[in-house]
Amino acid sequence: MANKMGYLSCLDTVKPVRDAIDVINGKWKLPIIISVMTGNERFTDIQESIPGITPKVLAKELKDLEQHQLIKRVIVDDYPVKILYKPEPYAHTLTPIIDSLKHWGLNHRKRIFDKE
Amino acid sequence: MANKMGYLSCLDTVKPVRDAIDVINGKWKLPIIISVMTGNERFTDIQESIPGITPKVLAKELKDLEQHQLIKRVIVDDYPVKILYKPEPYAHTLTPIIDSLKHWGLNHRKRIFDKE
DNA sequence: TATTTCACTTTCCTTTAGGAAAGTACTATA
DNA sequence: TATAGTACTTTCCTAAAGGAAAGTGAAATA
Repeated sequence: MANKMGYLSCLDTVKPVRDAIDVINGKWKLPIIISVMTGNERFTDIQESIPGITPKVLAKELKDLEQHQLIKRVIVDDYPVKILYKPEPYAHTLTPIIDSLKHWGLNHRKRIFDKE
Repeated sequence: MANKMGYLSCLDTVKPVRDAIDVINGKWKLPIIISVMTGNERFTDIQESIPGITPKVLAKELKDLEQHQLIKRVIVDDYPVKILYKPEPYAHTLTPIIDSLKHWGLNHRKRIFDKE
């Protein structure tokens, strides 16, 4: 009694992929990380660099990303006080994911254009 | 008058990444593709290979994936009729994305374990 | 003094995702 | 005849995501 399983196990891949998806889920997390890694540091700059994002969503997602230690919120005590968002080193480990998605997205758009 | 933009443009990356995310969004699409690419072909096999998925969600996601031509639904006219889900060649173009997510997820789990 | 900028928050609302449980129509097997 | 398997669908529900619009408080600028 061991093998009543009629299917092929794929948990070795499914589990870590789901762990990753759980961190970067939703429409906005990767765009925000991309914007911050590009060098946008101010709230309004990030907001303007990502078409369609609202301040409410941006504020919420920035908090999530901070908790996952992908970005940090820096308070600069000049007058006036400035708030800067900077990528943590850990954010850069997402580069291969971003690159593969970018590459696939570019190709996908080409594919759809070509057939229609 | 051209440059009133105080932020850095990152649309070159953000747009294709969002195109990709729009196709593989949600918790379940990549797990299902992984299961089908692993060789699971029957509805119940796919369902059992992905812990937590319900038949309702699986049915809906399979339809979405078919529309994007990532899998195909094959009706085999034996008695009884069998229904098989097979990966389309296009599904294999997702491999770099899956690999990068898997790798990142594995590392992420290690990172969390190590610090706690 | 009035307006603008910055970094948000608040309120209200709609949509989408997802889960639990049961049902269904067909066929196969004991 | 009774049970089990296959591939779903249906109903009901909650939670989370997301959008639109306005507001806020402090400080800078005109």
